[in-house]
Amino acid sequence: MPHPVGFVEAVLAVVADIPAGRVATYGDIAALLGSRGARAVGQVMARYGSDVPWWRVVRAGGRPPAGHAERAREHYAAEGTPLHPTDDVDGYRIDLASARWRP
DNA sequence: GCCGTGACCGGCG
DNA sequence: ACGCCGGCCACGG
Repeated sequence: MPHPVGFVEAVLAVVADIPAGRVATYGDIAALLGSRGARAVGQVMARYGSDVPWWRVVRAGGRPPAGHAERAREHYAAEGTPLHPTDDVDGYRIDLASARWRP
């Protein structure tokens, strides 16, 4: 069974439910909606995600949303989201093992 | 209704 | 621990 209501609405609703200091992956969101379209979730976030806690949606590898590492980092610091320093361009990676949220 | 486009994912070399 | 490649899937033109 696909999404009962609008996909966009559903995605934003889930993101709004993620508690501060915790995160969910694009794939997690999709799965919660009975979809495998992680990219589709990315599309939604890119277009309509500005009004929700978008930084709480990360990639499966624990890396922040592409192109938003800087701004996301500030939120993580404020919320005490467990990070892990790296040498890549992002400079850090979210510790999914302890921060991943599951309803 | 087909086609290109991603704030993606997992497997494989 | 890479990077590449193919598969996904909803959206807008």
